[in-house]
Amino acid sequence: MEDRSEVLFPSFHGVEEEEEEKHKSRKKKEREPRFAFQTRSQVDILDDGYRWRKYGQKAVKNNPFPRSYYKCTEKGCRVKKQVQRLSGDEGVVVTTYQGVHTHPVDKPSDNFHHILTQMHIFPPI
DNA sequence: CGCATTTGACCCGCGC
DNA sequence: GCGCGGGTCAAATGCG
Repeated sequence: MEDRSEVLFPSFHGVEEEEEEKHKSRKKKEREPRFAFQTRSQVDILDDGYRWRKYGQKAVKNNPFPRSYYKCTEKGCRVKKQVQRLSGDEGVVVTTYQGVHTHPVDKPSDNFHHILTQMHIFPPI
């Protein structure tokens, strides 16, 4: 983990979706890029340097553990984060980021111990 | 006093 | 058309 900040927050530019552009015409809800990675952690709350406000928690089927929904508390930043454990492996936490950060990190993060897998989920536009 | 967390309700899309 | 699964909101509460 030399440069985790680059790994966790790649330069996702070009997908600037309008917020209140929900007219009935063209451009129907642009899909924000999603980025997911799995980590070995004992806590769901991984401090990546950003501020997250939990706005929901739902139990997913086929998973004994609930999924938590977080949103970035930054102004104008509508980045969402989704955290869930793997069924059968409570030691593995899957974190899914949705959207792009428009603000730099304000706090150095060191909680990313072991990143197992990373995957880019391209928006099915 | 301000803000983050919590929990249930509500809403939406999809499949049957 | 209804039911299920998933996602978000919103009011209340607790804590710093």
